Amino acid sequence: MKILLVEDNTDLSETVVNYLRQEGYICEAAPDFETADEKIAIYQYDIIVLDITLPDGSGLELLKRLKQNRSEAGVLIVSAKNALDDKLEGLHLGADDYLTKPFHLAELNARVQSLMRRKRFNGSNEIILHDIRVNTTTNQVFVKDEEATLTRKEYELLLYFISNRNRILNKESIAEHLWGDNIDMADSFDFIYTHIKNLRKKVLTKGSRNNIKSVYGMGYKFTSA
Amino acid sequence: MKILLVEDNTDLSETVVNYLRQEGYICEAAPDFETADEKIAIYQYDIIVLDITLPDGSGLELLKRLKQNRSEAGVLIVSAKNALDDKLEGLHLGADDYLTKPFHLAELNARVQSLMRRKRFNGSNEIILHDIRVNTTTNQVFVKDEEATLTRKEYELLLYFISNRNRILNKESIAEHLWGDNIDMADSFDFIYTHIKNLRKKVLTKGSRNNIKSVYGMGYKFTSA
DNA sequence: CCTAGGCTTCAGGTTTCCTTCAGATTCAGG
DNA sequence: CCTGAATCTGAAGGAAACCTGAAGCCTAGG
Repeated sequence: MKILLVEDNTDLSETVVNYLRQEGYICEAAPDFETADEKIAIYQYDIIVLDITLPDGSGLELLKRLKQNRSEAGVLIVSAKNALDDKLEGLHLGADDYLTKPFHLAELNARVQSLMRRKRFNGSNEIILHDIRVNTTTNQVFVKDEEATLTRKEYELLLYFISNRNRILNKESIAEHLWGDNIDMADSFDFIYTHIKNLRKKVLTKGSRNNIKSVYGMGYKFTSA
Repeated sequence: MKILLVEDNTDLSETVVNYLRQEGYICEAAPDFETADEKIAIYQYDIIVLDITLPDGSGLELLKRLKQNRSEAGVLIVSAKNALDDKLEGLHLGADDYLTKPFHLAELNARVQSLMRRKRFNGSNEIILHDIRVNTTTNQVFVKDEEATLTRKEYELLLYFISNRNRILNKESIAEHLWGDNIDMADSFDFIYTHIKNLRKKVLTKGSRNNIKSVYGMGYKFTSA
């Protein structure tokens, strides 16, 4: 689950990013409008937390653009307490939820979670693919009704595969999605081999209709048929 | 046992909060409708003590919303002596008990206790999970029919685990539930290690079906099977 | 003022996970 | 069939999370 936080106050930004990472999300921050724009153009986020009182131009502009480009990301806008107009306009422009400053981190988390559910998996918190069942609230994974204990990276990887099933994912995009922007694209991504291996061992059973195929020179493809 | 007091008179509010904390509850206050709403959205309370004569909109609105959202919290409404209409409407809307102002703190305590019994554990004041038995009236805990003397934090922790069994609770949410909103999220929560350790030592016996598992990087999970 | 108990901090040791790496295996193209 | 590149695998090092006992601090009750 990948989140972009757009916030100019660096102190606050750092706190929130740390908190969200602690909660198991992959989280990045953009201090201004321009940076946010660039990042969104390049990367794929599940949720964008957007402070609409940015210094370099209204955040509402960014929101409008997002919706015009039919971005699939959920948008949670944040603003000062009494900016009711912003709230109304934001929701009208297609924001998915609204939060007033100051807010508790736990509240942010609650909203992010509910947004995840609504956006990503049609409101359900359970994904069932034949003999694999994932509960996205408790982070539990069951294989043939037996619980599989995945590590954090394995769990993120599985979720990334599931939401991109039948699509070929190359190592670069996997690395980018699981490790965010603190990864050097010049690196080799050999460690992905290991994660794939471990994930396969844990969630793929003999004779299952689910599979993680390797496509030589291209990447991996999760299929469920 | 966590209580939210919704009351605009700050003097009264402070008195009651102090009293309830004295009695061993984890208690927070909300001075108005909006704050209460936010807190309820974030945190999980066992009981909400609700003054229905709030300045910013009727408390009955809040009550109605609570019941619509199938909140599990018990609701104890408070209002001026002769507002009989409020009483009737309140109970009709699903409040669990009613108290007239002014009231004695001891009376409030009695109602809260009886509400605890009725709401939280299906009317029983005893929770039995194999070899662990908790009496929520006397705050006694028995392990294999021998009384275990828990400290306040340990007791609250156990109750929090019991009412969220099979769910992963991370350190942040535990801290928030046990220490309320006067905790800094930037802190490390190392002291939780100690409380977990002590609780395990006191309530988990060898070969018991109850367990407090640690989930690396995620939190803790109480299981009873 | 003194004491006891509970809460928190701290240092060290242990466990778990992530990453690296070397050797083995598979693959595509010639 | 040969060759180099990509992928797989198990093992091992290092980092982060977790556990533990002991020591300090703080508060309530005497």
